[in-house]
Amino acid sequence: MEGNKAMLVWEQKTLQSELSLGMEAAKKLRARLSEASSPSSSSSCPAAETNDILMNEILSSYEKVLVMLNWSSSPPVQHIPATGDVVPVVNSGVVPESPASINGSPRSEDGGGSSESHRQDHIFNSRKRKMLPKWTEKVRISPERGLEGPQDDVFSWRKYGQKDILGAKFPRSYYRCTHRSTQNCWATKQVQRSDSDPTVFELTYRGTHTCQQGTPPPHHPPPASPEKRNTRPKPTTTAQKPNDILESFKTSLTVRTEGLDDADNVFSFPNTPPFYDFGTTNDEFSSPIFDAVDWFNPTVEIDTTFPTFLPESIYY
DNA sequence: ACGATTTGACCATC
DNA sequence: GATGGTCAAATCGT
Repeated sequence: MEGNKAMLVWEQKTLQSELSLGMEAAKKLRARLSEASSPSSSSSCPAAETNDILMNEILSSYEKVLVMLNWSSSPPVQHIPATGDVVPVVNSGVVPESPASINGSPRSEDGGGSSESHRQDHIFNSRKRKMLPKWTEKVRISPERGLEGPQDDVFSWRKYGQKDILGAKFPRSYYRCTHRSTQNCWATKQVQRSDSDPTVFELTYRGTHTCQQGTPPPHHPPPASPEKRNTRPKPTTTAQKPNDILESFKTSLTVRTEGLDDADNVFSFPNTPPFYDFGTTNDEFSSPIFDAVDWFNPTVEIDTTFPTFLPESIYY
């Protein structure tokens, strides 16, 4: 393990220095371009504008990759690409090939195709995936404050597995981006409830979103109505267990969001409110984890500022 | 019918 | 061989 770690650190350093060089070169190029275009040009020179746009995109990409490289060694908060930027591929600095190029073409995992080739894809991808940037967040459930911790996950996640982990009281849940097949987005997420403190959930992200929802519009229009807010990235699980509490979540989320009208906070609340089954019967027979993990579905993360609606019973 | 979740099985890694 | 991560068929919910 240590060897791998050292190797990763080395790779990261190398990548960082290479990217820094590239970024410097791009900056110089931008300076030269602006020099070349400014004397004779009027403000409406389309070529110069295009150059500038391109340069900004290049620089922006470099910056993002560098930021992502830092993620893999330290636990940052989930970072949404800078507003206004178009980021078609964000993993190029970490993975030898971007997710998009791993497969060559987007392919529905559930689609046909020989299982053999599929297996090969799987093996290939799993190797590459291990090199994706990875970081962890911890989130605490607090009876007074709802959820605490970094919570700006606005993405739609789809659960693809759950596993009992050795030495852990609670199973680990595995999620991937809902848009994996449609947009070739390879972001994944693991949710592990803490052993020592059941009110704490450890969220491990791997890879960054390359899907559209990863590049939310700089300003999205205020919701027409609270209920309509649900329409953006299609929530994966919202429809699973609608109930009154869920609805009250939606409403409160909206109210909250309206108060945070800047681009950074607008997405603080996922469209998918938490669902939990305490309303159902036989809860007393549920395992200690009962639906806590489900309840803490990543599609569902709540902002720290979220008012408390969570009844005591779901905390344990 | 369609999409999401569940869960046993498979595979890679250690 | 044990473990973690993922797949995919079955199932569920809308």
